[in-house]
Amino acid sequence: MGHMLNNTIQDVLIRRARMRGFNACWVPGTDHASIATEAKVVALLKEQGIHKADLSREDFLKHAWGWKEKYGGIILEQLKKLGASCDWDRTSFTMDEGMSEAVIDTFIDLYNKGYIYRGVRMVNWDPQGLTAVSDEEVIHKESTGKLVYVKYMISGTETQDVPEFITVATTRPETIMGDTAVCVNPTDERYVHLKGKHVIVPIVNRIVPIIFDEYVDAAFGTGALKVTPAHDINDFNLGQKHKLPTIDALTQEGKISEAAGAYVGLDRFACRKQIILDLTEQGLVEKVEEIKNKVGYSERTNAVIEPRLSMQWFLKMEDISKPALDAVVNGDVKLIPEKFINTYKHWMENVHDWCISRQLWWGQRIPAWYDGQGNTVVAKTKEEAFALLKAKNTSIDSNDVKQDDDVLDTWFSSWLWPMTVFDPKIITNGWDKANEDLKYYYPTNDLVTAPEILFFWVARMIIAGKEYTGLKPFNNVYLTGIVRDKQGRKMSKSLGNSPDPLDLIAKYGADGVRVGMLLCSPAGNDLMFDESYCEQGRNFANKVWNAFRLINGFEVSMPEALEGKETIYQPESSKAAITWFEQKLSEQLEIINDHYSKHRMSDALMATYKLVWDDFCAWYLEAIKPDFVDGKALPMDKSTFDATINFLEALLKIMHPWMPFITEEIWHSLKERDAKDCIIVAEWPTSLTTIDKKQLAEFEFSKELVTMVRNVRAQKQLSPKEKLEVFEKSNSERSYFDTVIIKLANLSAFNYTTEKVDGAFSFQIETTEFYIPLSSNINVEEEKERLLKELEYHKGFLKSVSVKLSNEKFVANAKPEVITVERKKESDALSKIASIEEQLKSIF
RNA sequence: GGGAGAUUAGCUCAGCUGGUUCAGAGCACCUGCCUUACAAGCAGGGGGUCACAGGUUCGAACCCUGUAUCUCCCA
Repeated sequence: MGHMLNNTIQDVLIRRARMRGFNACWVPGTDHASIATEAKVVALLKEQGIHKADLSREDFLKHAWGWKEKYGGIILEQLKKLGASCDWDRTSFTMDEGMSEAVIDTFIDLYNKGYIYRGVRMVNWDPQGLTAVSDEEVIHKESTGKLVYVKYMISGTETQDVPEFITVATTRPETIMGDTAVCVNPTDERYVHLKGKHVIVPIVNRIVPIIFDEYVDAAFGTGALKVTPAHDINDFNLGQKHKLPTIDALTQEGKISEAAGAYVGLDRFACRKQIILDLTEQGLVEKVEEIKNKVGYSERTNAVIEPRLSMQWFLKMEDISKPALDAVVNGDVKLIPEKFINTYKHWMENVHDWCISRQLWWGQRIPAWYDGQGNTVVAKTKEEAFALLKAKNTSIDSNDVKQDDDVLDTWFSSWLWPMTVFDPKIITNGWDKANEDLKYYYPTNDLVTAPEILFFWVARMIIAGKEYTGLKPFNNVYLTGIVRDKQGRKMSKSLGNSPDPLDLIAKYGADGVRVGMLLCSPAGNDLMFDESYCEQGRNFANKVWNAFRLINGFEVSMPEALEGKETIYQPESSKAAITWFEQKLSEQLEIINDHYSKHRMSDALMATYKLVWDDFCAWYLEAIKPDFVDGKALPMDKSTFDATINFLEALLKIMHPWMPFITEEIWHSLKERDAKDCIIVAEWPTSLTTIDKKQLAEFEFSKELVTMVRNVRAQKQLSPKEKLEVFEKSNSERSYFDTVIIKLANLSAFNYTTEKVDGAFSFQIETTEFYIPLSSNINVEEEKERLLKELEYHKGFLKSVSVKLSNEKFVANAKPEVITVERKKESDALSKIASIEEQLKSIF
């Protein structure tokens, strides 16, 4: 579902940009998702009884490509169903020939610049995927673990009657065999006497030193820490500092290794249980506590991550990432919403070197070559590598040249995306020789993506862009929310709580799904997705279709012989409604444009929704709809019909980014058009240069009056068909919208009077009084009660305003506009009270 | 452990620089209507102590402090 949201937003942006006359280009594509894909392919082969280990690299890759051909296009097909208006001819894949070559070129270039190095480092090891994963691919989850207090005997005290022990607390007793020291804080008085002493590691009886380091927190556990440099990053750092040996007690599958010297071959978790039992038996367990700790899991395989020492390739991040940090901090690249700037900044300022090698086959193979004698070179081809190695090792035979087995992290290819989709040669050619496409489209305008890959992808694209073009890759990064279900869980295929987008489209239509997704997606906030939003989207599409049916069915009074001349006059009410809606459309269009400019998508959609449903359908169309006489609709005058068609066309355009299918359909059903006259390339409407706010306000007033009359009907149980008469108490006559009021409220007449109308039902809007003479008698008691209630309300209001105005400090400090408004409120309230009191008097 | 953000109607969210009776929208809900575009609809209606406690101010949903709860990111 994340894809659906993401791509709907992109499509809305691209369609609107296209309509505004921009050369809008949206490049679709996919990455090769090395870990996930390889895991899928391995599993698939296993079902067929084939083991990866039995296959050659080439054969395995054939299977992987087969899998990619079969499943890789699914998402793109879903996008087409959703109506994504991509530039499909440009569809790209991170393992396309050109893109792959660019990845290799990038590696070589960065290596030559000294950014890439190879080294033994502590990496996050996925014992199931059998590969290192980056820090960002580790998900930390809280879990309950056991903190085991294990007693280590002080060496040399074993012959004493009462041997001396030091107790260490550990959550990972299975790594005891890898211990090469015990560490305490030098200021911890409990242990100062142990300076220079050694302890005996249980199980393996190894004698290791007690070391002192500030790193240890004296308050945690016993204040003593077992140091296992091979299995914990902090221990590793301690080991480096104190020059401790490293014993790797685990295999890459997460089993106990030969080097451990005990429990060899046992699974790490089974070993943890067994070792606690054995130590307890030996009397070496002081106690066991339950504690909450965070455990890292592989994002791809969900296996518990094992910190593991291994030889990996790294990219030095400190220098290369600096321009990318600046670009966001100084606003050159805008993050939307802005709250992500802090997160980004924090990450970029504390960036770690990026482990870019993966122990997989599916991906771009690292262009590093070895001679088996300890020499390493980086080169594009074996021949080049051979030549380079020859320089270091004259006795080398070409058969000795072996390429590194690992591939590069997928993000090491997708970070080039904004450049290489246009020009795969950019890495070697440089910006000055970039092709036309890249020069034209780069930097791109908008990137829409999920906040979870802000660092994986967004930050790195900025880094690569700055490095190879000197420019940012995009102006705006719109970060969508995460799609969650009603219980707040992230929607994912693995959890099985995600509806199939194609099913949703079948049920609600692509337009319905698009509208549904965006109705509930505030920028940057997660969205609690529920199918009912799609239902609302479908209902809206239905409403639009019905409005079209109505308009399409209008019979225009235009005998062919009289073309160009009216055969019937345009009703005043239609004329007034057209004047109003022209203003309303402009007003709302400006609001919608403003929402777009601020990337407030759901607000832009809701404004569109209300403009169409409320203003156009509920008010405008009702106002111009011809009357029925003898069961037949009267024909409509041509001026009104033409104006209505123009309005509908403008509205269709405004709706088009959200609902491309229905708007295109209606666009073509409305009239015969040229083959190229499609709404997808129609021009985005423009608004009037000046908007008559006064007139808009006047119409709002008229709407309120109509509503009041409808209320009276409901209260008095009068049929909507019974015509009523309304009087307005006023000195001036003729509001522009009287004819519309007469039509919509179904009045026999709308009159003005300077005198109160006796015995009529009365009400007020703002400070104006209205009367409706009713044939049936007014219930005096009911009326009195209603008026008294109103009176009470206005008196209360008056009081609060008067208090405010009599407060000297308020009058002295408040802005003059505010005081003026308060004064007006006061006088309005007074006049209302007076008129209600007068009415009350007349009832008695 | 460090950092970021949030808490407003049953649900999902707006609410800009403190100032209109400012507490708002959509959905859901309630009432009445199958009124020849639309019951996937029309007309009308109810509903919130703006998380809590203080403070600043003539004035606080909005600014400050603390508390609680939740979410996310990093270690």
